[in-house]
Amino acid sequence: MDQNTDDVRRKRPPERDLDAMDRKLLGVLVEDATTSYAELGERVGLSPPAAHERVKRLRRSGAIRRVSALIDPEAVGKTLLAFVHVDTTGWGKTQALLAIEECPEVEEIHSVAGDTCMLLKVRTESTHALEGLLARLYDTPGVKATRSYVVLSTYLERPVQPGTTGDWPAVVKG
Amino acid sequence: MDQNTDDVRRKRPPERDLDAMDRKLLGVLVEDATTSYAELGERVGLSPPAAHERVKRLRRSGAIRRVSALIDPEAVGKTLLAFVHVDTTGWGKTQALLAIEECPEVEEIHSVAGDTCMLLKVRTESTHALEGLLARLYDTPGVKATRSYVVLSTYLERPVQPGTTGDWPAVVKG
DNA sequence: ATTTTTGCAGAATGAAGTTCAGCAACAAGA
DNA sequence: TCTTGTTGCTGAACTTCATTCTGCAAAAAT
Repeated sequence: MDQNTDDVRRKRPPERDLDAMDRKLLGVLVEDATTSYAELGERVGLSPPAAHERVKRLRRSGAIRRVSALIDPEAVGKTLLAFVHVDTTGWGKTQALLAIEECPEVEEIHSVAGDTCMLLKVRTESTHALEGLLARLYDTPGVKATRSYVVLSTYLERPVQPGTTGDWPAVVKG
Repeated sequence: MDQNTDDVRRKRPPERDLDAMDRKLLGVLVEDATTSYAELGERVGLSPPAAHERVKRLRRSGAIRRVSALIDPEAVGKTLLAFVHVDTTGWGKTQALLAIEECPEVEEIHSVAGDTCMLLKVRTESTHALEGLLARLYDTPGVKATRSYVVLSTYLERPVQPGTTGDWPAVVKG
């Protein structure tokens, strides 16, 4: 048999939990995904083919979503970053979502708990362009109100890291 | 001569504005940075070495900040995502910043204009861990108040794209 | 204890990345 | 206008890396 006999696999089959070595590999690849398997293996204490095998598994399992070139927003003219809180009516929410997804300047859409409904991360080339986006938002049925937070400067911006952050002190068990 | 005779180079020397071909290359590399130069060239209409040359320039100029493996937060146990607004006193701000940067669960720190001072993007393994982080924040001198928006679900999450979004209609010139 | 599976090392193959030499288009200057 | 220098490209060469395969050893299951 080559595959699982029972093909009841979830969307992202964990296939096994990540061990310490997987995390080390991820750590290196997050920093620089162009690292050769030779160096990769050397860094974590594995032979090149072994490293290759594990990375392949990490890709298959979905732990590595994609390998991407991270580009400088300034270099492509996206000088303005803003977070936009959106309040939607009853549940024109789904409708609004579909419309917002079409906007190329929207990088992230989250549904949040708190005094607002949705949270957008948005990049534009200018304040004018942001105004344009907001205008489009207000024209979207289901959108009740928005509140924008324009970023003055970014102090930290790091990708998702592997490695556990640990639990807070005193966890009380039932 | 091999290098520039005048070594007066800025941090990120634009070295020339990006043309349409550069943007196309970036577009491909953002989607999949493992694309071979052969295919890369084919996609944009260039020979492999030419594509290589341009990509090398994009890296040197800083337009490509890094090539990174994007990892699934769920896969490494970071199941909770939250945005935290932080209000700081007078200007204990700098002090607070330094402390916050040390927290590994903080992915982004922005200084924003609006009814709050700083905006944090935070990933933790649990609500407990978030509570722990907030506790640490409150213990930080200079931190006056925080407001958290816990993400219920993420609908869109895309990396920085090249390509211009255009200007909003009617730009009134002086 | 035996069988099966899993993961790794080492060597071989194939396919990239990378460099080089030569050429064409363009810009600056005489 | 002709010259000179620069820039960016192609095609071929060379080198390095990715990838596959065989065999082995340790762990898991029976």
